[in-house]
Amino acid sequence: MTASRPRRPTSADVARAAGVSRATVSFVLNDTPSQTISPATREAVLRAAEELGYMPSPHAAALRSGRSRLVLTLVPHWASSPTVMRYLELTGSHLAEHGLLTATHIERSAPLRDLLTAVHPAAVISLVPLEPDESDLLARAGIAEVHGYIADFPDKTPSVTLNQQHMGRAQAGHLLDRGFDRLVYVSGPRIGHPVRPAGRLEGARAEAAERGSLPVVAFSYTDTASLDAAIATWLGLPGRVGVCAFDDDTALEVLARLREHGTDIPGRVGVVGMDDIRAGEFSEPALTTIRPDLGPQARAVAHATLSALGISVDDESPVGSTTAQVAAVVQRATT
Amino acid sequence: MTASRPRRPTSADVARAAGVSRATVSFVLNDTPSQTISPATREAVLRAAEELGYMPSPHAAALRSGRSRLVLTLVPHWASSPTVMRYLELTGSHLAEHGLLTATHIERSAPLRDLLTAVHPAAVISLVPLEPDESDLLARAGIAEVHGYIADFPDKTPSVTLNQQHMGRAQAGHLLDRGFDRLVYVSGPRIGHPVRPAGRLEGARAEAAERGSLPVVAFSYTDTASLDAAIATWLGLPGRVGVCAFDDDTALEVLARLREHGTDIPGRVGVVGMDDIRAGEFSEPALTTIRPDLGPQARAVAHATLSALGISVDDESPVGSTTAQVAAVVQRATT
DNA sequence: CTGAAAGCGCTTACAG
DNA sequence: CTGAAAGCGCTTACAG
Repeated sequence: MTASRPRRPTSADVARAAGVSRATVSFVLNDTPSQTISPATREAVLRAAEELGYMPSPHAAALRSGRSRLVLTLVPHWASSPTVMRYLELTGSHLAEHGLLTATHIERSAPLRDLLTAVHPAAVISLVPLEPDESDLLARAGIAEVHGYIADFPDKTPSVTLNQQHMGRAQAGHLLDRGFDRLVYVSGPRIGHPVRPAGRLEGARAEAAERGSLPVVAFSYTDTASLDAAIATWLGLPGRVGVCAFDDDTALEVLARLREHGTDIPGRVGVVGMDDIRAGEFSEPALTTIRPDLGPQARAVAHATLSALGISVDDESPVGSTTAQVAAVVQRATT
Repeated sequence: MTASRPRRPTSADVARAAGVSRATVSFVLNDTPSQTISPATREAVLRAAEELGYMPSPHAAALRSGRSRLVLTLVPHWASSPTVMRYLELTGSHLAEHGLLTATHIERSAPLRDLLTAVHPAAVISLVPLEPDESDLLARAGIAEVHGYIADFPDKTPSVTLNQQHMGRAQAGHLLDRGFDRLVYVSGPRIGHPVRPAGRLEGARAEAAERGSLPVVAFSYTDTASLDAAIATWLGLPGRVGVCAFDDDTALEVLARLREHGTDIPGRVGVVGMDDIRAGEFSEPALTTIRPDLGPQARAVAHATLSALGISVDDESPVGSTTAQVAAVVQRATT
């Protein structure tokens, strides 16, 4: 250990090595549009930067330019599904195409206020609504707040919300297609999880109404006893009962109870879940479900972020009311 | 919109309002240990900061002090389980107690190199090993690299790795307790997922050996046909077969095939999963599983991070070889 | 097309 | 106990 730890190279080092000024280094490395640089100079700067292993300091750049290229996504700790993960990944890819980098913060490990003393993003994407004081904080810090909600929340400000109705429509539509004429929508206890099935239920109802089918009845249970009570009600209904479950976990619980009751599935009752978790493939019977596609949502929220930051996008895809494919039916043995 | 957008207050504004210098503001707000501040001055600064809604600029602070208070965790996109999420949350809480804030980056949305142009953390925690060039990048940028692996990887550098052996031991131990005397370890195809069951298998073997039980046989399957072949082999074994599954999804798939074969569970074959996912509660029969506790791992990785950053911790809990409780048996109907 | 200079908002020796 | 001043590493008008 005789060699002293080498100081990290700065743009001044690159400038010296390339025989140019620091300004020129900055122009080359940032492709500053208002500047034209001779190919020879550009080449020299690039080579020097490469050889020195130069990495610009994000702190200095952000401090001087007054803008950051970081986008921070706030993720509630309960939102840990592969679907959400994929959503974050897709959003990150879209933003990366426009030079924005993404990081996420799992909420509750530290208050937003503290977080902002360590990192200062250009924008914050929230998957669920922020508290008013959190929004204030962002506004005061000059950080754009983008609403990229993954569920239904009452919200007056413009937001990109995953199309819950579309998902409910997909469930109801499939059951109707398969000849189930009495539709019920069932949701269970959502532990530490504020997502409400309102949008999906609405979508299922709209689908049933448009097809002239019987109205969809909503059930929510809190424990096995109340689920059993709900099931008894369904089994009292005439015709073939189609169960839209809020998610696959709920569907699997319903299925377990229906098995217990000895119900004929899918003869008497059909069940369709939501999410396409792996376990659905191995249930008895194997669960039919909907695989949501968060691609359009990711695109929309990336758009919203870019526009909030004043970055123009040539892509013509509209933000908000996307009518794109957002869900695919995965049919197995329960329908 | 007549009022011009107010400039974000700086420490100079606070100093002016409090009638002190900027240095004093910094001393008060950072509780600089080498400085003693009169209560009156302290009070005045705090009040002024509060009234102005002052938030210090992380960029300026980091640039000047040369250190950041941000820790970035790199998460592979396939690691989306509630368990991992909880691990991130716990690690974040521990670090927050020492003034460090955490963010995570879902890998693959952008290369690490690009990410580091937008954010400059003090340390990076990796849940899986980094590429050599990524490690180089961190070293050159002066960013500490902490290995907080969630699985077994060959790794020569010091790292905190989730105790996989302990988990395998818990599975084998439970099956042995329940009277299953022929143990097998089964793992399925891990889609885009480099985690290998080596450590868990080893743990199961060690447990069986210590108890003087028959050696544990390892199976890995790639599709239904090869799983069925494996099952046929097990069913040819004498005695009661105990199946340790790599995770609950695998266990549920095994269970589905065993049902198909009409196997008596848990009479002839017992199955224990790993993870305690919700769906395990609703399988036929309901799945016995192991709930891993990542608390000790989170504590250890937080320790490792603090020590890499030269932050002393009074807490006496040792890093590395934790013998703490890291898994709990959740017994249901398959054992 | 290129360079000298100012300044972003902090922290930290240093002098009082 | 407090303040004046330097400087972290960039970017960006501005002058040439």
